[in-house]
Amino acid sequence: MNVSQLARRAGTTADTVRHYTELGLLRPERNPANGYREYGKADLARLNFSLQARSLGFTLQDVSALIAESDAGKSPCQHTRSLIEQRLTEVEARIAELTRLSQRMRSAIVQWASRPDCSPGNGTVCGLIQSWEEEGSHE
Amino acid sequence: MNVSQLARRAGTTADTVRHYTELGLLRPERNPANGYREYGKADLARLNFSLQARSLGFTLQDVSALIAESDAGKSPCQHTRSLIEQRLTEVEARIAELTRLSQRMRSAIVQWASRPDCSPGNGTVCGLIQSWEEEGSHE
DNA sequence: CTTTACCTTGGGGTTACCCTTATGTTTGAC
DNA sequence: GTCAAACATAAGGGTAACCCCAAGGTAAAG
Repeated sequence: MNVSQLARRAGTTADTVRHYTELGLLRPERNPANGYREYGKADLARLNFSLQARSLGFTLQDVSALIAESDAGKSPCQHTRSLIEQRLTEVEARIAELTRLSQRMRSAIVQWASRPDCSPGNGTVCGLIQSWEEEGSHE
Repeated sequence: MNVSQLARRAGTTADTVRHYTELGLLRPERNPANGYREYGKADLARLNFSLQARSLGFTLQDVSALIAESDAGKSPCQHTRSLIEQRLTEVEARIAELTRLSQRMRSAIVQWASRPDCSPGNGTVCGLIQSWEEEGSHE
């Protein structure tokens, strides 16, 4: 299998296959005739695993570590269980951060609705942005 | 003012000042004696503006466009109003995506709690991840 | 004059890919 | 058989918004 064939079988792109190969998640041989990468069925299994793990929030570094453990003959499941807890905590933190941001943005939009556009060239860039202040920020 | 002095006055890091300078948001002169960047008070104003805009969800590209408009003598406020709507839509989409991800992750954690660790070396990498299936995914 | 502390610069790294350029290969018409 | 169209490949650069590092410059104290 070459890059595109493997990608199609796994439902992903050739670029993703090449990227995962760079990271060492896939280990093709090289066709001596043309230098093309040649993948085997173990690569297809690892690719499917990697895509599934990605869709569950694991990073490619996580995937790499899990594959290494599996290659070393150890069961990666305990590591899998602890990693997903970590990643979930991070995702929740990110959601909270973005939620606060979206609230600030909506608050700014409301504040700005009753303000006129600024006139340019008086030492400021945009009067709207520069006049914005967080609700409840002043004491 | 050199890099660190400007950064301190604006409450940010020297690296951020250098980064914004690379992008053209700040325009220091160079001290001929030592090659150091020398910033003026217009740079401080632009830096404060940029940081405020960032905290409201604008990208640095947005900031750059708004500064350019202001420099050209136009009021950037109309553009500001439309840009923040766009960015808010994107932030909300990202929140929705991460929320779906976190639900998948929690669902996997629950599913896995009642499964044993897999044994290694039977053609799979991690039995937990590979056995996971979306709730309601089969028809 | 030297130690110490702080400052500067440019360049590389981060995440998970996507895109481009220049080349290579296969397929079909003729 | 050959010529072109259509498709594939490789390597390297780009993305966002910084952070980190090594190597070296500089200012103040002793």
